[in-house]
Amino acid sequence: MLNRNDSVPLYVQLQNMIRDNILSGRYKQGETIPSETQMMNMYDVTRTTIRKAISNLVNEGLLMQIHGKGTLVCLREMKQNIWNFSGFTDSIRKKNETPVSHVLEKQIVVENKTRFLKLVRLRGMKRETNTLWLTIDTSYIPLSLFPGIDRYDFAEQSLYNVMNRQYNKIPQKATLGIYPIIGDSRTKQLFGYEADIPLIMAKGEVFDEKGVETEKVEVIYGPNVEFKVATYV
Amino acid sequence: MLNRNDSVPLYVQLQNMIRDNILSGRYKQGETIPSETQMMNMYDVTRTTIRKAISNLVNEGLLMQIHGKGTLVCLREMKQNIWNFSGFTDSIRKKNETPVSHVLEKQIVVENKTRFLKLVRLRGMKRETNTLWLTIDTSYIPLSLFPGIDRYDFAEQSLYNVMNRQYNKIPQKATLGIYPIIGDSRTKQLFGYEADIPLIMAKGEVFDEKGVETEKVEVIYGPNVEFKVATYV
DNA sequence: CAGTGGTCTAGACCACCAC
DNA sequence: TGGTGGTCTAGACCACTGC
Repeated sequence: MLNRNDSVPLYVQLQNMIRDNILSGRYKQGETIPSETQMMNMYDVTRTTIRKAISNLVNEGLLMQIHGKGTLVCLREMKQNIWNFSGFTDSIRKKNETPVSHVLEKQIVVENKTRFLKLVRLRGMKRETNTLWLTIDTSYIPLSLFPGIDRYDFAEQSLYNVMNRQYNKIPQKATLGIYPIIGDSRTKQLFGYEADIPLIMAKGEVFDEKGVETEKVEVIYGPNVEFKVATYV
Repeated sequence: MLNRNDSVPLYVQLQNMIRDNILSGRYKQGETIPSETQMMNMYDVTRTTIRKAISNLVNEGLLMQIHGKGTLVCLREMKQNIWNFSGFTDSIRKKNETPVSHVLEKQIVVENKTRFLKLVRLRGMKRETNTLWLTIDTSYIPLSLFPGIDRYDFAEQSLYNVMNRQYNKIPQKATLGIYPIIGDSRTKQLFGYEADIPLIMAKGEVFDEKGVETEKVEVIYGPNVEFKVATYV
């Protein structure tokens, strides 16, 4: 239920509850969720608050509103966005594959008087006989937002799981620059290729639902990755 | 001024006025725009309406709000998503630059028993002394959906303008694969560079608002283009 | 401290959809 | 016709920023 004494705004609490209902399947793909009026009664808040929550979920792409009909669940199937941001681990799991992470580097660095956890991971998925490496991720996580996050072992659990469960921050939006690069010798060695083929690198910032920057990232996508985007004009 | 009898909602009218003020430079990059309270008096609407307009512009990436300080203009340089799809011509015009298109190839081709107009264009913007070339676009447009579209001269008018005005079809969504490539000799010659630097290519399909595929495209982005994406998880 | 944006209430009227 | 979302009003209180 909603907690009015919580510092988390009602519409965010509501938003998370509705999102849970969608992702867990209680609100089913293609069907309508309770109407705004019904939710007003269910949660005892005004329509403005309901609409703010729904509006954010529409922006997230989970819901869709049709005038006169209702609010529909529209779980776009796996538009396999830029995975690092929708959670690498989950996206691999959904393909029924086993995700693997190697932590290459993990240390505290200082930049502009701010302390960050620098985390470099080689990530991929396990195959019968070998591992298919997919990305090299470099993350900078501000310790002020995630105190003590350097204690966790990210070979064992996913970064976003920890952020979500331990710190209650959910990555929501990312702005990225996309650049073509020629891999250097370390990159070639990690991915296991030799020719001078071009790769994709994405570099940018990740924000939570309040617009707070939670992470700076740089991802190099290996030669086995297909990079897909869906845009709405 | 705002027109209450217009069928266009007040917040949309407001939104357009503010956007104009930003793009025309009356509201300057990095500076604050009038506060919400001031705008309430300026336009004689409630704060809710102001906030709805601002909120949309924040989502567009033109504004940014900071609690306690104000609402700032943040014209991200060249955020210009995947321009080909939001309309190359318009996006260049909004920067107060002059768009230029060279038609390199225009012919009717048949594939899978379907007739397409194949259109290859070199696109860029005009500078004082020279032209800065930005992309090489290859489009395949089904003639069944756009009968007679091969008659138009796309050096003079934009493809999306013609689709919109003459055929009443508005491109809405695109699904793209993004690939790194090494430009071939023709590419190098067109963009005017020589080294073996990697470039970005985007390849995919464009759909109208009903989900009908209106175009297949392949865009090669030149070395002067920064490729930015914003994703919501 | 005054001014800003952030959240929320309790209404109102309208346009659209299905029956 | 009743229910849905779309727009808008006129307030309220709070948290953050800068002086």
